[in-house]
Amino acid sequence: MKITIKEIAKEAGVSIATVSMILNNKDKNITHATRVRVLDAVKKYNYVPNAMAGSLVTQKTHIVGLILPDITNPFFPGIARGAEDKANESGYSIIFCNTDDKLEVEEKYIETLTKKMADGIIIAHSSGSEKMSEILERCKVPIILIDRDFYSEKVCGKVLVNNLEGAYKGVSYLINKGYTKIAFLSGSLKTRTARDRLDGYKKALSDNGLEYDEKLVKYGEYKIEWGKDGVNELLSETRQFDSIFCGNDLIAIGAIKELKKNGYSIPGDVGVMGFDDIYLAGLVEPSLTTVRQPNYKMGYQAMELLLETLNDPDKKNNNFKEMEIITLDTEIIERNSI
Amino acid sequence: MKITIKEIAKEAGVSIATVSMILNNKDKNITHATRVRVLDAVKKYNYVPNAMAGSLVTQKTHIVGLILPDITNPFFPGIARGAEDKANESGYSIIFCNTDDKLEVEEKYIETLTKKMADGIIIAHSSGSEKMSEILERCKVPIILIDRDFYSEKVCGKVLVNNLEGAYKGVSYLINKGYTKIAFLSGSLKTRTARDRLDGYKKALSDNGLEYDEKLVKYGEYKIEWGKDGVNELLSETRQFDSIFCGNDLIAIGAIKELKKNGYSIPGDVGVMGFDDIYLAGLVEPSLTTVRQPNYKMGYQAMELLLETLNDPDKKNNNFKEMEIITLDTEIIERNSI
DNA sequence: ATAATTTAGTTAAACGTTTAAGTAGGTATT
DNA sequence: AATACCTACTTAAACGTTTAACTAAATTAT
Repeated sequence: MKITIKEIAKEAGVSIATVSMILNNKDKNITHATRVRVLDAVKKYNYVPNAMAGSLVTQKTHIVGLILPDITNPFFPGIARGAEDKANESGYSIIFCNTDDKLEVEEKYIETLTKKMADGIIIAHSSGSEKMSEILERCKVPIILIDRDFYSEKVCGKVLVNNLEGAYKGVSYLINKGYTKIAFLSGSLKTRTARDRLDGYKKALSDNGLEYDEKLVKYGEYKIEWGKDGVNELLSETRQFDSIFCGNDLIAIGAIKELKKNGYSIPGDVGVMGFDDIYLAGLVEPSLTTVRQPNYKMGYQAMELLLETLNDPDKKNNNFKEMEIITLDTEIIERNSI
Repeated sequence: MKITIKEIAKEAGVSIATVSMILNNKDKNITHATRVRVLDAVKKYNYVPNAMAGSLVTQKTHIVGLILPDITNPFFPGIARGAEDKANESGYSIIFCNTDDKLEVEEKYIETLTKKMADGIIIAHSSGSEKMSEILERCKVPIILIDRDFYSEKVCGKVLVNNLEGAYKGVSYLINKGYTKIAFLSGSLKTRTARDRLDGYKKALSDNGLEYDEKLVKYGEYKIEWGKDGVNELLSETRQFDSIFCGNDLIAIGAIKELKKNGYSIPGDVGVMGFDDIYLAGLVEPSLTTVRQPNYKMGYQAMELLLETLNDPDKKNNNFKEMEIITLDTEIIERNSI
């Protein structure tokens, strides 16, 4: 037989209200004897309260959604882990979702999470389309944006990385090391991160008196394959370069592979710099000098921000006037590709 | 105002039962006109049913727990993704949990999942201790074991990898390539996987007329550091070896790094073989020949098995007499470290 | 001694669904 | 013409909690 609060109440000879109060630490006015009787009954029957039933009345599930493009992409496990750790510390659980950066999947997940009454959502969304705006607007629970920025009144917080400054630092580092012909294998300009990093790249060049040469900048996907293809594009053109700043580590790894294949030594002939500092970065040959994003911290802080919002009574009524934006700084990790 | 099924019923001029039936496709006996009225009301108010409330009566949340040691370990994201994909296809959501292989954390998560009324649980558990047995026994929902075996009556299914055969295949491959002095950097014998792989290693040797030399076998952790340390142990002893079979890819990567550091060329001087085929394996230098575990498939099939159990009326009453065990085969991935 | 307050509970409504059982009118069957 | 069976719904109970409002007894204050 399934045992509920009723059985416990009967066993202990009290009302279910008393049991509920004791189990929720609202038991100032309960005698020690009663408490012991109830707790004994709980143990005897190995009773575990049904949180869903409680949620129905409290309107809180202590479940939050975490929507990411793909946990299989080495960039995301750190974020997931950070978010999960914080959630767990605070008694929350995470429902996690992979979207493959597809808008319709994001939409579906947000609806599912709404149905299942998630208390809030953290999302690394795909795009800044009009549709995205609508979807966010329609969502009834607090939303935190992570990693990818997007303007929306509805959003109640953001945890971002200072991509412009990261790229600026990275390229400045290259310049300090004496490189002057710095190519850039960027991700797609459709992404905000790529645009910001491009701006950082340009700014670093101009602040250091170097000229921006659009022939040295190529756009592709944040993947190893693009690193290879990008290098080939660069090599097939006449333009000289002594180093490559890459949109992320995967591109950098692909670039290194292809450069080596073509007989170039790294960093001897060409310096290569990555972005992200994924787990791989320290293990490839040569190990990758890169701009680290504080992955774990990003996840952790996003969850922290969400939980603050959930527990702040002022914000209860979707009254998110003062959206909080946390911008985390990057850090240069010096290894052997420069 | 929060809108519920009542508002929809009122708007459409029907009872809430009718709305519920229409929304759950139990609407054989509903006229087209009524259906349209209801659906219009749903759209007008942008109504999303509260799944928790439904769960209370159906006793199904369509939520399952996925308990893994650490999503940050490159071995696990594939499993998580496979499980999530299958769950998503079938209208289920995953709550995911990282245990760092700590028994007390596993216990806590299982309780949380029970409270939140997960319909079932998939777990890659830490150990085969007595305590684990108790914990599983106490858990009221179907449990699937993944990756790590453990005997328990309570468990209703397992998805495992044939580690013995995997190691056998791997070592046989080495032998076929002409290696005869094959060292083994194993994981800890506390883990079942390590014991199985050791058995496979021994069997491959004896089946091929090679002698088992315990001096060539070293035990450590499934980590890069152990790969380095293990190589140093091997080198510091007089015993000769022409190749190393490694307990997993991380060990292999560490081993390769350390061998190169000591001036050995791979695979020229020493062949190195891994186990797992994590994402990294194809990217290190030289790329790693390894025994692939079908990660994604493991997660996918574990979820498949769980959902079958959940939807099989015979198994409803915890009547899991015929536990299903799926053993997946490994596959040699030929790269350049052999 | 009486009133006011505190203590230690209980009662009952509420949360938002699903679903078994009921019903009224219409159609088909004998 | 009476009976059975559909059709298209409605009614009301149930799921397992939480919590506001109530109460009876004990204690304290006046």
